[in-house]
Amino acid sequence: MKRGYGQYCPLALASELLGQRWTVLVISRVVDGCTTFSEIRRGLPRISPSMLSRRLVELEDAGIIRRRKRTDRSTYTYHPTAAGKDLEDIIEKMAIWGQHWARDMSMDDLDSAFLAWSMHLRLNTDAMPPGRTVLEFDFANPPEENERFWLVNEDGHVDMCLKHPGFETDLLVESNLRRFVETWRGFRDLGEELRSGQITLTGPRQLKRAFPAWLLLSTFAPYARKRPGLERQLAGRC
Amino acid sequence: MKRGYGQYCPLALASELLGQRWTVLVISRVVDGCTTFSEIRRGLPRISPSMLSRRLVELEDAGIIRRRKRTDRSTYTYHPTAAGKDLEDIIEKMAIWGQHWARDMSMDDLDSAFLAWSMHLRLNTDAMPPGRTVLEFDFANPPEENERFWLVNEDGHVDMCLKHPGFETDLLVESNLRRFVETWRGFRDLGEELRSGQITLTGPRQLKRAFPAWLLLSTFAPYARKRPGLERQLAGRC
DNA sequence: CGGTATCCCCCGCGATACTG
DNA sequence: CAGTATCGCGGGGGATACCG
Repeated sequence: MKRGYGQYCPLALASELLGQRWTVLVISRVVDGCTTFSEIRRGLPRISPSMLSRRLVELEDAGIIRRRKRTDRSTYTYHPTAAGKDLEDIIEKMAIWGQHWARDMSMDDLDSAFLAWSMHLRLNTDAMPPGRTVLEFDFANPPEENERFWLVNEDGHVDMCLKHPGFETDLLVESNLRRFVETWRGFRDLGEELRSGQITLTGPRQLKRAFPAWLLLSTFAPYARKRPGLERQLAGRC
Repeated sequence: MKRGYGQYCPLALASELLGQRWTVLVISRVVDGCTTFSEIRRGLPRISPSMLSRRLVELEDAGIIRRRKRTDRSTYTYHPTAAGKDLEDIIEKMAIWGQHWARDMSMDDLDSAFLAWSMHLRLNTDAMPPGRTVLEFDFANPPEENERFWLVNEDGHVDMCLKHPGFETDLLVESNLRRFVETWRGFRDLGEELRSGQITLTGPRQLKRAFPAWLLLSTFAPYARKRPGLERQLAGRC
């Protein structure tokens, strides 16, 4: 009775599981193809290892994921079961709902590690030069200090680095963090931001020119905001 | 940072709200047409009034419901906003997922007050005699004592009574509570249960004969269980 | 009856340390 | 690095009383 609702109602039984903190986010990562502990963790920068561990156990018990022993080490990979895959559609719809209607972002939601993770999955490497390209991002987030990270494309494989990758930067991107996230989420127009100097690029002219085509933006950027408020106005303008 | 996830990710922003205890259940009731505090509460027998009150405030702040002052008294009615209605589909899918995959029912989930509430909404009054019909349900739920309630159909309007309604019972239904709930949820076949005497009827022959047509069963009964386990086997048999 | 305020307990969660 | 155990705290949530 602690966690449950004292109802046999299928919605209550589902909520009992999906309502736990972090649970849907963990499922989302696994369903989206993260298979290792670290991979999942990278997609959820603020989860603690103990929390992730607990949730993975619960989700396995609930039949939503399956853990497979790796052959090499004494470690696992995680995979969605049929029950887990059946949640994919629900989770996507929840995210779309969030894009449409959820509260505006607070300062604390502007996590650059998460932005780095998002972007490294949504870089249009086909449009990028062959070989290695190193993008450096430098975001002002007052009153905090600046946040930097690097995305390294190497022939179609993108690595994210929160520390200097040891390669020379090819293109430097600078912006206010909030402003950039608003752009990433589809609330502002990238071209407009570049033209007005809210986002600045430093590097060879041809990379600067090509850059807008590299950013695929958030998966949910196409869904226009419906909630009244600042971001609504922005969405209206674009 | 307390409730949030420190991510601007729309799924995280949505989860922050929908992941709170009781929240989706409250939304579900409002979206399904409960408009008053008591009505919502009747559909969530174990919620405390303070919890319901808090959630209603939160949901209003989040723009998911709107409260309207009633003209007569100093009290409100609750209605879903556009944002709330946009959750209807998600919630229904969650419930279907629950029917397919959620854990088996425990003793504690067998709340007869909730069963009464479910049934009073799903009685096929068109198939019932005109005028008043009083159904009495008497459920054994060992080792607890028996649970009784009454459903009173009065020309198409069904009232649920957890105490004796003051009318004579027209048809008495007796069963083991778990068994009946399994039937209600679609895991067992009603005709089979009646034939085998697991559910017994007492009353005029013609009411007994008509009874199976009165029960519309749970909205989710048509969705066959996919989860391995007891109920899966039952579902397979039907 | 409809709804809120208060209180307090308990356990969910996060930090941290630890182990293979 | 991959994952688990421990521990202490904070606040979410339930009971209850209360007010209109």
